[in-house]
Amino acid sequence: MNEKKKNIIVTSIDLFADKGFYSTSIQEIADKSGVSKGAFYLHFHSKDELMLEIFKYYYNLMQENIENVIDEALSPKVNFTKQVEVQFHEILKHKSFILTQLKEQAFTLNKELYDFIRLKELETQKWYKKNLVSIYGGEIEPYIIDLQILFEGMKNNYFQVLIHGEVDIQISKLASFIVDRLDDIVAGLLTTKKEPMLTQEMVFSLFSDLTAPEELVKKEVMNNLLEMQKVLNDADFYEKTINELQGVIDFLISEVKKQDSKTFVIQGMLANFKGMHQFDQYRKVISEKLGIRIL
Amino acid sequence: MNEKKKNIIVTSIDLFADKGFYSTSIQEIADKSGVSKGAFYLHFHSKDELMLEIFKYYYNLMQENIENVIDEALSPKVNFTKQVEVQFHEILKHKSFILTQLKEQAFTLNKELYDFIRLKELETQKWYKKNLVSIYGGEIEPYIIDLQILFEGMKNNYFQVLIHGEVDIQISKLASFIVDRLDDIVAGLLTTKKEPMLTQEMVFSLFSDLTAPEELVKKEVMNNLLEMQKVLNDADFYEKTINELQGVIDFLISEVKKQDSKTFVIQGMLANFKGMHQFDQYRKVISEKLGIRIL
Amino acid sequence: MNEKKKNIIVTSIDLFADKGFYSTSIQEIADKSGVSKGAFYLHFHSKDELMLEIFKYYYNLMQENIENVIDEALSPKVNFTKQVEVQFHEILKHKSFILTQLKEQAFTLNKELYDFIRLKELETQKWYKKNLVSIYGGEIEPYIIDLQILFEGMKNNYFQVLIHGEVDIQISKLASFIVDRLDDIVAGLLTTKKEPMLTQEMVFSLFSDLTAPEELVKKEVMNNLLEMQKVLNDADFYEKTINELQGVIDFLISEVKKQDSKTFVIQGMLANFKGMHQFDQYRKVISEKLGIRIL
Amino acid sequence: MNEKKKNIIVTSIDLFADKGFYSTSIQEIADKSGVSKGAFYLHFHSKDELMLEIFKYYYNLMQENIENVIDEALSPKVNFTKQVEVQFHEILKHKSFILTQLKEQAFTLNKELYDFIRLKELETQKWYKKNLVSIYGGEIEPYIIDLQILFEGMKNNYFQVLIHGEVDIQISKLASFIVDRLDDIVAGLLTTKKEPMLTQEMVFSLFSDLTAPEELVKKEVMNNLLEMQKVLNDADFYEKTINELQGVIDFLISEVKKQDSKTFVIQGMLANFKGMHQFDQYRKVISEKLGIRIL
DNA sequence: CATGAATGAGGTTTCATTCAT
DNA sequence: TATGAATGAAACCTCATTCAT
Repeated sequence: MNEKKKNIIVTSIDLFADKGFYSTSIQEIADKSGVSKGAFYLHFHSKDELMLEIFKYYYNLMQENIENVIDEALSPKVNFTKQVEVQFHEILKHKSFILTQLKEQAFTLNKELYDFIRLKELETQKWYKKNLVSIYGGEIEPYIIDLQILFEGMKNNYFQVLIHGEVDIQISKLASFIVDRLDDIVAGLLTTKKEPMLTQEMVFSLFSDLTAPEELVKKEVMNNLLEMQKVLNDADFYEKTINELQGVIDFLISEVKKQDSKTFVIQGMLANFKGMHQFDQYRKVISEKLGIRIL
Repeated sequence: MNEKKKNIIVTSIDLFADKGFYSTSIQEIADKSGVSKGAFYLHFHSKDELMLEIFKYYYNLMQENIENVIDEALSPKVNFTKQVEVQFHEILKHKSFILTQLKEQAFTLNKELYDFIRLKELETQKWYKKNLVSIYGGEIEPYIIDLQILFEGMKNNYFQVLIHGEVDIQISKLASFIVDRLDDIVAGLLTTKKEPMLTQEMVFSLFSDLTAPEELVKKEVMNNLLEMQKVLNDADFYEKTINELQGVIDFLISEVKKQDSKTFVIQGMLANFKGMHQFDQYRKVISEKLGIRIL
Repeated sequence: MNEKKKNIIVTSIDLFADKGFYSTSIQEIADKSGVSKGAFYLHFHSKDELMLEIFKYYYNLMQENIENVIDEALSPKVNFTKQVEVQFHEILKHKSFILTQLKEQAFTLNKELYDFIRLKELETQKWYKKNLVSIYGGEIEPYIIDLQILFEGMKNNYFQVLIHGEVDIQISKLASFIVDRLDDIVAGLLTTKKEPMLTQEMVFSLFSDLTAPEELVKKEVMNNLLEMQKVLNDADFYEKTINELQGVIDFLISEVKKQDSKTFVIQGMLANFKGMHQFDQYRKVISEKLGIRIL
Repeated sequence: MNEKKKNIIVTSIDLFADKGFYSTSIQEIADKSGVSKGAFYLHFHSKDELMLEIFKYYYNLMQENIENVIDEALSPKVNFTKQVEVQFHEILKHKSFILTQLKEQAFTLNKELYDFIRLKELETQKWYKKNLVSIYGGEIEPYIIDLQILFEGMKNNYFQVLIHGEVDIQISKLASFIVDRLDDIVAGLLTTKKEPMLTQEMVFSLFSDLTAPEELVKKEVMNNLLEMQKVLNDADFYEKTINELQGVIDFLISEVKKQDSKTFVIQGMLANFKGMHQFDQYRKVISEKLGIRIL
């Protein structure tokens, strides 16, 4: 992303956290970002769009960092704990971005942002499911939603403390502390066999109103493809290879554009980039978004 | 409180929850409350003050309901659970008052509101301490802050679900469910004897900047006394009694006004209302606020 | 005049002088006058009308006091000086009513007030003419307007000082001091025989636009007649006399109402009240207003 | 000054004169000035500030014109008369700026404006003193305050006539007419040797509450220095000279900023600009403000 | 690409005036 | 006659957004 745009995003995160979305003026954002008010509008069409971009930026950053920390050699629980720890660190680094706070405020903004957040919540659910099952085994499946809610609640509340207060908490310990609490809870649940509060079915219905979540996914995949396009242009391949890959990308783009694009087609076409490290990242990201395997 | 004023408060809670504080105009509030814009300002001096009043109203209501549900005959845990359940019910009843959302937004507002919330947080801490110790015994004292954070996190996150979603949760079960999770956590903590994340000392420093919390307490006590005054005026006592009690109230008011009012003086004077059930509530509330015993 | 009404007038004079017409709210006026906002409107139809009434009240008061101080036995100059002194005293007594200030502000108000002030200016001119001629003789007639402007300027500027400042001026001396300055000026003018700046003709044209000043005069005379009516009702005459005088008043009223009422008719009819001291004041006032002799 | 800003000032002077400060809305000012409401606030932070700027603008203009008319070759009285004449002309030119009206209304406005006017009154006093003494000699010193009040009163009252009325006065004659009246008064005073009404000591006490008038003076001097800075930037000097003068300005600025800046230091440093006509005006103005000689 | 002056809709708040009681 | 709650027009001011330069 454009360096200046990133700068505006990072600066406005601070400002929004400090004074709230409505109490922060574009003028202030521009001033503190070292750009003119006019320039701001070169990067964002509106204040609302800035908000959307902030979320995109933030979620991507989080996701990236969380994934980077995974070490397949280690146990699921250790990995999960490390990922939680990263989240705490990340929060502290930006300190300012009070996820939960902004999320609530954001809900009153435009629909696009609303849907984006919902989408991310869906992804987060998958992430929890994957992790929780691999840590605690399949028998906790019925409790997955409750565990997620309980865990996120505990985690977010510590976030709040970290953000507001000047308390001196050792984050490395904090992450494992709350994961241990999750252990406690899982132990309790499996022992007592109480019925869950929320089932996956109940929750999915919450997202049913999410109009065409695929549309949003597609939009993002499209962006990934366009970035691949750029990478290809800058890459130092044989002309023949370039032409070939160009064809692949074009095909992918047209496939994604289709009303009823087939994931297995995309899955296959992406395999064409195997062995070209420049595209590894994209293959991974796209695969995850579409829920397909990397061939 | 004035019926119309209450109506405005209730209506604006809905609106703020729907569209946020800044996106809701006074005009809308007035329209939906069935009063004119001018009438709004008869009840509130500003939009900010409305916000403050909303919080006061909400916290008072909560507190009242929570206290009413206590049944000394039952176990501490059952009482605690019932109180949590009441909170869930209350949340659902107003549905609209999204605790966290408003709380966070409020931080960008004026200092008076900020301080009010801080004060209530302090009171909440005491409430947790009292309950947790009586449920789990003195040995969990070191973990009290952590338990509060963990529990509130879990609880709030279920709040969110309740508020946003159309999920069909049985609240009566929910309360005991999350209290059971607290059981799990306590069990885990007491078993592993892990060191706490946050101690009471660390947290108290967070409130040290709270300028003269006593001032706020005094203000509230003063209001209680004024209400007692009214009750006295309406009460059906012998004239002699009235005059006597009038003197007591006058004395109390002047004592509270003093720079260095002595709590034991107030404690003693309040005893004068013993046996007059009309004032029981006030004696209790004031005693709690000032941290004194009811004689 | 109604006691309460007078009270409102006096109070609002203070307030207007303090904070200006627009910065003083009806609420303040009502509060400080010890009446309700509603009651205010029982006495005045609008804030503007209050202003008008203030002027009427003030000018009448001034005029009355000024006239009361006249002692025919003394020289014209001494009488003039005494009248000026009374004005200073009056100003200081109300301190608040800053004639010039309010006059200017008033010009932006409604036409009725504007015309009223113009009318009073006309009367003031006559007053100056009468006094100046009797003090300095007919030869200063050409300078009368200039002398009035010069003198009022000097006088008003000392008013300002008296009002604003905490200066310790002996008013008794001040009046004669500025009249002495008038002496100086007259002496200078008569010596140098410089041509006047403004003539009476030039100035009269200024008032030509004053739409039907007679209308205003008539209105006031009508009020005087109505007051006479009241006096008659309360008077302790023989019934026959009462009936007779009633007829006179009715006749006068209908005459005044006429488009082209003849002053000599009024002059004659007023003579019917000769010897009845209760009506002396009215005969005088009306005669002056219409510029007729008292028979 | 910015052309557009000046335009707003001039336009609003008219409007305020017409309808008064409070009855003129920003919308009207904007409309008549040919700018948008928003643009108004680019130039002025508030309506009050506009008022302040109007006064500054007007007083500066007056002062400048008054000073420009001075011809050292002529007698003090002739110069004084010419200056008075300029004031009349200026009044007529703006016609609209009704000195007294605005002055009085202003007193209900904010403190900054109030102080500004007081400061200017102080300066005006000095101006009268200087002129009167040089015209009439030292022996009138005891009467200076009285003479000022008397003269301003006469002058202002003719202002009123000029502003309101459509009277056809020859201003050139008017100025010498009222100065002649001053002659009359002085002659009278010196002959009768009456004691003065007001002494300078009595009056100075009126300004004692004026908090740190030097602060205001300093602020103005600082503005002058900043303007000199600009002039220097645009001037066509040798680089060496520029650097030197830059140093002088910097030094002056830091000296003025000091709590106890010494006037003689400023006096000396200003001499550095001798012979550079671009700065003559500034040297003069600053010297007058600080009451120092031009070396 | 970059600027910042300009716009004007829309927000909060005040207050003269009315009117049911 | 007296009250004061209620009204709503109109004021001041802010700020997201545009656009000529």
